[in-house]
Amino acid sequence: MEKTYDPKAVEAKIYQSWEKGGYFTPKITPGKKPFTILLPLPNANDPLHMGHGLFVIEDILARYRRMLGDPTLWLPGADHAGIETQYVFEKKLSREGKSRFDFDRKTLYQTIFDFVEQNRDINRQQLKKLGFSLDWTRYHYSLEPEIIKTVLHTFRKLHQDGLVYRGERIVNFCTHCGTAFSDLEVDYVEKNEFLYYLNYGPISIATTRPETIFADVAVAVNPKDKRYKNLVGQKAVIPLIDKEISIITDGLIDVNFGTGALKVTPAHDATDFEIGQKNKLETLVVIDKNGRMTNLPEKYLEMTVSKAREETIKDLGKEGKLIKIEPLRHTVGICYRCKTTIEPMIMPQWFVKIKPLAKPAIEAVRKGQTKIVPKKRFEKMYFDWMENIHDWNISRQIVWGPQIPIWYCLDCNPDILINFLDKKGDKVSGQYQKLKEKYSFEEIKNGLQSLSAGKNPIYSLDDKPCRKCHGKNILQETDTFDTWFLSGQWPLTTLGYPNGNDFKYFYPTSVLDTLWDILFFWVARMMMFGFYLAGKAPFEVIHIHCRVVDEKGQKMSKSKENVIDPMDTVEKYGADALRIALVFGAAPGSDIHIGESKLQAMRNFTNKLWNIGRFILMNLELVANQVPFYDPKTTGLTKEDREILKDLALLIKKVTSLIERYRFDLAAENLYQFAWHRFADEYIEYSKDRIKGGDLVVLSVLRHIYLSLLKLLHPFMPFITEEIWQKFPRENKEPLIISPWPE
RNA sequence: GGGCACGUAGCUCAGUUGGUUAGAGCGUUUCGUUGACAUCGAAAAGGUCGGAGGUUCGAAUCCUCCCGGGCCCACCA
Repeated sequence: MEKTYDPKAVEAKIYQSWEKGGYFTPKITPGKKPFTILLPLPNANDPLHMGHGLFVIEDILARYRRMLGDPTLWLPGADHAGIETQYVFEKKLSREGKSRFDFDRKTLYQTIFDFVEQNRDINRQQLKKLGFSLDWTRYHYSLEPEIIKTVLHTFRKLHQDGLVYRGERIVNFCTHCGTAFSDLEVDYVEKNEFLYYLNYGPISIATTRPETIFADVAVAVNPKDKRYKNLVGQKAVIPLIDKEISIITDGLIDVNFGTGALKVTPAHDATDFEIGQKNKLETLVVIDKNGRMTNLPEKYLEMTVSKAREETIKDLGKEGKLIKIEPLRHTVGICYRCKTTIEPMIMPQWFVKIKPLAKPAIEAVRKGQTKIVPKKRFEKMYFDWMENIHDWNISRQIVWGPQIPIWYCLDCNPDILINFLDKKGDKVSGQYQKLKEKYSFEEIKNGLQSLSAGKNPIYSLDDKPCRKCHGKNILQETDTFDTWFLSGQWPLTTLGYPNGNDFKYFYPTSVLDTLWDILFFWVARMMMFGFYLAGKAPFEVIHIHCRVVDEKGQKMSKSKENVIDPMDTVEKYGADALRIALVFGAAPGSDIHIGESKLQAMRNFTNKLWNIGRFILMNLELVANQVPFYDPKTTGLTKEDREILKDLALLIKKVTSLIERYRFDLAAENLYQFAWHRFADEYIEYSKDRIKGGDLVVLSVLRHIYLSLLKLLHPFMPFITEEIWQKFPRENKEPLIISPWPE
């Protein structure tokens, strides 16, 4: 053995030998309960970051259960990641001086597809470098035809059950990304803005958005507000356009904010929308999908929102309608992806009625059929969210993803808005009834970019000729599914729901391990789909792991320049050192700090382990391997021998129970302590004299303890333990990965 | 605005149902060690367990209040 451990000489070779041996692929054994984990699918297009390193927790579980003899499946995959990927791709386009509007949707989709294909193998190779014992024969990609087929089937089933509807509601719209988002995809930041007090005739209002006054349809006050009692039912006047609107009451109004009177703009604010719905107010739209002003006095037409605000204020001032301006610190919704301020907008979209789906998913956790670990903090988060869940907007106005399987007959829906590139490649927009005078259906279809149907369109769930008019001018909805609509069905689609053998054997899976940040996005949705489609929760345990931060406790981010690339770390210290660094000291639910000093310490531990092996092996060879294998009945044991054997038995018990309880941090710490300080510092030092005296019993104990230790450490540090294991003369000739867990 | 955890050695954190001198890693200091390992060993320094009060034979651990930063949720215009 070399004097120091060299991971580079070992890791690739060992991984290949595992793959070749087929150890990652479980044998379906009827009657024997399998152990199954689904890898939280990384984005197909992205290389791994340090957070993905925490998949090591899943690998520890998988390797442990495999050694216990369970048919163990850890299933890998990759996600097309709709918005994320399209965003990255558009940035690339813009560097090339192009934009998504230069392509028809078919071409754009195919180009993104090819782009992702080029990168899809990268993170697969990286997962292998980290030593993850994933069953690559069952690798899945979210855009595989079989997966999409199941997803579309789910949509139809939801539709049939009355759980999908087209709703015109206020949605979170990003004018930069050009798409609506679900509530979860909106981030909030505090901003210093201004509160403008405006004269609305008999009443004054306060607003942060004077540019939307043209879309006001009422002024609302709290019914309990005595100041305005006499004014309710009377008319207020919108300045600049002198339009009369009613003064109404609503309990949502805060008496203490501003003047206690709110201008109601249902089309551009969520609260106002709600008030509008209750009071059956009309909705006036003054901001379009590009973030430009529309439907208002000509002067402001086509202005950006911020420009319009500036101008409106100037004009209000001139007319003497601006009473005062106060600075205001408040929270503003921004696009989680590009940070553009979210515009609440009225838009018809496809929604899933979620309450009926949430109900069994709540019950399952409440009854303990699915356990969340650590329970205390995250169960509450789960309940809070699930019990207050809002209908799920699944429409995304992007191309990267499967289109929603809805088809519109253009002749029956002549008001459909269409964007397309004509034969010459010029962009054309308009309602179909106008477009059809100039362009053939074929030309529109070939150059189609997007369409948007109205609130109550006539539609069909297939592309057959129109049932009503028998016309063949049919176009599919261009909205695509929210990515989580697909990944939410991952436990079903990857296992071959409803009839696949894998599904029958491996569903429900055992553990789902993830960071809390996608608990709602992903885990909650999988729970709901699991019940809806399979009638059973998709997992028995949801394990929430901690977040990786840098040495100082800061979140790793490019802008802070504190990102540590897991692959650089593997290169420098070896995969085993990184793996154990990611669990050592990582308390449940808290952050895990990763930095050079910790990685070095863990690298030192791998080397220590190596040298313990080297010492024992050298001494075994000195006596020409004449050492008998340890046996509980071995005679001639000293007091020290019996003590260390007792401590080993204790360690085995402890580590086993800690793994079962998801306390990998404590398991690692115990192993570290035992190996380095109890075994190496004390027992090995003690053994030296006996070895010199030709004592074979002590060598037999040394080897026994060490081989047991290798087994216990294998889930954490698979490469080095496997490598040393195979160098040792031993009774069990199998590779370590499938050796039985010590008892 | 509502909620959830947290505050233990210079730094990062353990401390399971309250029970003998409160632990680990890294860092610091001293000493040692040329045949497993300098990516080593031995030892030491360093904590009135955020603060105050309470329950108890006994509190880092349970209760109340205060201080400090963290996170999640929410329609404050």
